[in-house]
Amino acid sequence: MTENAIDKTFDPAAIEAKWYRHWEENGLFRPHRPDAEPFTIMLPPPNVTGSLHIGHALDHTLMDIMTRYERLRGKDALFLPGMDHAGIATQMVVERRLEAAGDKRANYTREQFIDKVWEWKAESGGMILDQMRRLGESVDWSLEAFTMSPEFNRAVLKVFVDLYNERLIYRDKRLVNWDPKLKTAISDLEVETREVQGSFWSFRYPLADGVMLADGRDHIVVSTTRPETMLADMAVAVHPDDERYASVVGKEVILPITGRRIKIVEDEHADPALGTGAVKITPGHDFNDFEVGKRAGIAAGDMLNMLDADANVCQTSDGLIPPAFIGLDRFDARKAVVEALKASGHLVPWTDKDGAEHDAEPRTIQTPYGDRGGVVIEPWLTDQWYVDAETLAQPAIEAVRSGAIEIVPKSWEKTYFNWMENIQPWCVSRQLWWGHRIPAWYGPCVIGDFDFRELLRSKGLPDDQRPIFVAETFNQVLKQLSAFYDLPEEAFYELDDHKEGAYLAIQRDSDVLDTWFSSALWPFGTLGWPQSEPPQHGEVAAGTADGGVDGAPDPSTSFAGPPPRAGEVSLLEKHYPNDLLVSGFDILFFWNARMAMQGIHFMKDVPWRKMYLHGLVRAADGAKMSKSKGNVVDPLGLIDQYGADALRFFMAAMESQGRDIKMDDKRVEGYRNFATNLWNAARFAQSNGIGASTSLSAPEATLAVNRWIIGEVVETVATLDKALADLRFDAAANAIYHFVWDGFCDWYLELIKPVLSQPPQHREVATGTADDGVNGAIDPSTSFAGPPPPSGEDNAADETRAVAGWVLDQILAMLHPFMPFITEELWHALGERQYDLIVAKWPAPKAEVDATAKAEVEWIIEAISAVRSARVELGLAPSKTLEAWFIAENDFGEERMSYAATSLKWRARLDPIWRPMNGKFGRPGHPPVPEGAKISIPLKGGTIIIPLEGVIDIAAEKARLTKALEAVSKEAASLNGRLSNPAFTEKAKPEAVEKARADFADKSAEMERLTAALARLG
RNA sequence: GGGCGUAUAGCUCAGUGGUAGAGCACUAUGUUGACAUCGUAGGGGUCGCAAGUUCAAUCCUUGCUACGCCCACCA
Repeated sequence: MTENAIDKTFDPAAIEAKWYRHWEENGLFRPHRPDAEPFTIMLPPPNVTGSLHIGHALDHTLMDIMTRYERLRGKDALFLPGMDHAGIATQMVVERRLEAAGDKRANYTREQFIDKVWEWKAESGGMILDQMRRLGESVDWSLEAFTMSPEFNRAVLKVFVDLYNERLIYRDKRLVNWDPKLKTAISDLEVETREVQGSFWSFRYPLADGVMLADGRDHIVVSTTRPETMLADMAVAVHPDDERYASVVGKEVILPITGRRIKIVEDEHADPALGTGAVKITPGHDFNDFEVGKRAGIAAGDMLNMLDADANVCQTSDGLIPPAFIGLDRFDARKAVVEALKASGHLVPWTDKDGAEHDAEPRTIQTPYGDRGGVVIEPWLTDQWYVDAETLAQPAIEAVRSGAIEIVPKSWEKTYFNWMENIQPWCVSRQLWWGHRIPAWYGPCVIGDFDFRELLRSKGLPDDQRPIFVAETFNQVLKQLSAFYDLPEEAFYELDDHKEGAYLAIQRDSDVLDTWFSSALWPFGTLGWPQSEPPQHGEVAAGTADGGVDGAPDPSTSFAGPPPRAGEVSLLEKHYPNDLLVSGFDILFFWNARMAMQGIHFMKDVPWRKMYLHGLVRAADGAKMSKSKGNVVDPLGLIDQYGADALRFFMAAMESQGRDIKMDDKRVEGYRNFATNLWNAARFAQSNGIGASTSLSAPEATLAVNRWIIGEVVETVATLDKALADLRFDAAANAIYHFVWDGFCDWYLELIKPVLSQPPQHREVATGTADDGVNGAIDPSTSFAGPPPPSGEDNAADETRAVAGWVLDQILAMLHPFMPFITEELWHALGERQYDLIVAKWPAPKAEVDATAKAEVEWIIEAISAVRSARVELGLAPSKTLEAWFIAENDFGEERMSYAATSLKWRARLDPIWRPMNGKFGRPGHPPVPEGAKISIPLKGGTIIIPLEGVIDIAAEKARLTKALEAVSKEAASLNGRLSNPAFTEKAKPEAVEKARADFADKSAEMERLTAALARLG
């Protein structure tokens, strides 16, 4: 045996760091298994700014459980880690650091600032990766990826260029969600709607040219929650069927303040039932109005814009805004406009129900806010890059419909379809510095001594428009330029990088891409794509590229990376598609859906076979955790307190599908206790000569208790396999938990103690000493160990040690995915091993459940429980050993009787069981059950009788039996009722009827036993 | 307005068309051979409400109520 004695107390901190280092240093997170079936999970890249929070602890644990499980099952399991550059979030962090130092971004050039971000990343970024080690995540660190790495950047550029050439990315002028604080466009998904208390104002817009409404009024009343936008109003819309305004359609009103004449147009958008039925239209500052404006024939380029990037009022192109308003903040402008209209008599007051007049009606307004900047979003007219998400979404929808991607839980499918089917163009350009710079260049912008307009005219292009050139590198752009303008490449230079002798400045787009645009490539960008792109692909970009106005793209858009070595399958080929994606549902649209779109488009296959969505981890009171609420639970604190294994087990046990998890420290503590219990069980095993098993398959066993526990292992493995296949982490955790605690610790170890207490080879002596009861001689064959083994040699204890050691090994393996640290520690403590548990083998018992042994042991468990229960209810001292008789109804067999005898003696303090000499199984020399008061404990197949000459309260025993009888009678009556109902016996499934009959027979027998017991009391 | 989810023991949650389960909490009890971070026994639920389907409903259907989330929209 090992000299590595297990410490008396289990201290998680003492073993965790040690084993993590051991695994990592020995490359055990991804052992070389070139021929093994792959299993792949990508870690959703956490923000480089981030630290490990409780939500990470959840989904990282789930992923690591699956990875460790599949590794144990022999697969080439890859769990790939990495980080996301998190454009906006990271830039904000770095800017905040500058500000804290009295500095600001504007003091630096773009390049300098980006260098600062990289510096910051090197210094404090990646903290989360070390925290992941604390949780025990078995990721392949050698493949750690970063969405801003040069390799990843190449993937991003290629995707952009290819999509552009396929016309799936385009530049467009339209309204975007503009964040005036961050001064960048954001996508629809990054806008969150908040309810805000606001006001609803009404204004008179005078009709021009003396036109009147049907009712004789000379003005139209419009209402708005955003009065300031009236400075850029371009129309008033009324419903085509609205007769109130039919006479003025096509006429004009004169806007107060600016005096702009604007048209009254017909549009379905105007709802006659709302307000006055007339709507002011500001196409440059409202999404609905934009559409109305376009329908009214106003081109995007002609729409008036009255706000600058900071959302301060600026002059419109027609110059009609009075100087007093220019430069006002949008909210100040709102007040100023209301004041001005009120002063000029154009404000229509609102009358409340008490008849009092107010400037405006108070209203709750759904207001869009930027999820990062936290300020009100401004719809703003700009040029941005858009992805044709609708086209990309179609195959991604189909993939889920066809089952190529399975969404778990299934209930999320509808949400996925609903979003995908209504998907809008995705704005991917961001006016930031930190991110993947868009690989687009605009035609010559500096004339110098050369009139580039001549060139444009010669190409038949409008000379006020700069053509766009898109390619992965500037060198490729140079080729495009040269061909397009029919000039040597030397004629051009990039604006930021003046070149001697060149005279045409080409400017690169200054925007970067949405972070999610790059993280959408995670399932393949991390595996070496595009360098190791599968050969059948790569034709698409060049094949469909047709240049157009933007110039011919370079056909060789893919980089020539090193091909995989001969005979070796590339990482990409082996690990794409990934097997499983695990993420919170909160990023289903942001990330998962876009991975599906990009993965299918570029790899011609789904990014993963299964998408598992889990819920949120909430605070104990059910509230969402947030820094502002101060109710954030730090997973590292929980690890410090209870150990990583306990936290992991908690996460698994709480993860049932489709529900959020509420934090519960007591439960984490409970799993720490569970680990302690296992620790102590192993310690017990060790001190009893139980150690490492030598075989993967179950040892040969003859004793019922051993055959039973082997069967329990078989069942537990099956339950675990099923649960993990279904991604039911709670079911898996509960199965192993109950097997270890109830099955193994509470029953098996207790039941084998009598066997282990007998020194091997000295059975006769042992039997003699065990027989210390008042009754003297006990038949040797009644000992627990059962019949003599075939060889006649006593090996009951040896067999039991072998089985116990084997079961313990199976437990360690089954529990390892959930509790990697303690299991690895015990694995080594229990014996010399050829390999570490992390790369050991998942249980393969090669055994079956022995129904006979199972029934036997379960009967004993039931008997022990019944005796204990009776003893407690009757207030008998637990330590007092009682003598008892067992009246059997059937032939139990010698073996089984002796089995039960020892077990009851050890576990229920019942010593020993005598059988009545008048019964079928009686034996000469055994005295009859004494007269007088007795406790009767009915069991299936017989009754245990404990004589207690005046020791117990007969009334109490009577009450106990009566209560039991009542309970059984009730059940029997219910069964009988069902059985006597012809409808049941005729229509119910035969199995159900069969079972009801059997149950009824059981209950009836039990009733008889109880009745007899009561009679015995007199 | 559309969609989704949840309602089961004091708490947090599993679960099944055929007599309702776990963990914690609670009560009683125990220093016996790994473990008091433990053992043993126990109390506690008309499974949100109503109707329907069925021989049988906590489970299936419909409606209702309450709570939560997502999407869209409210000039």
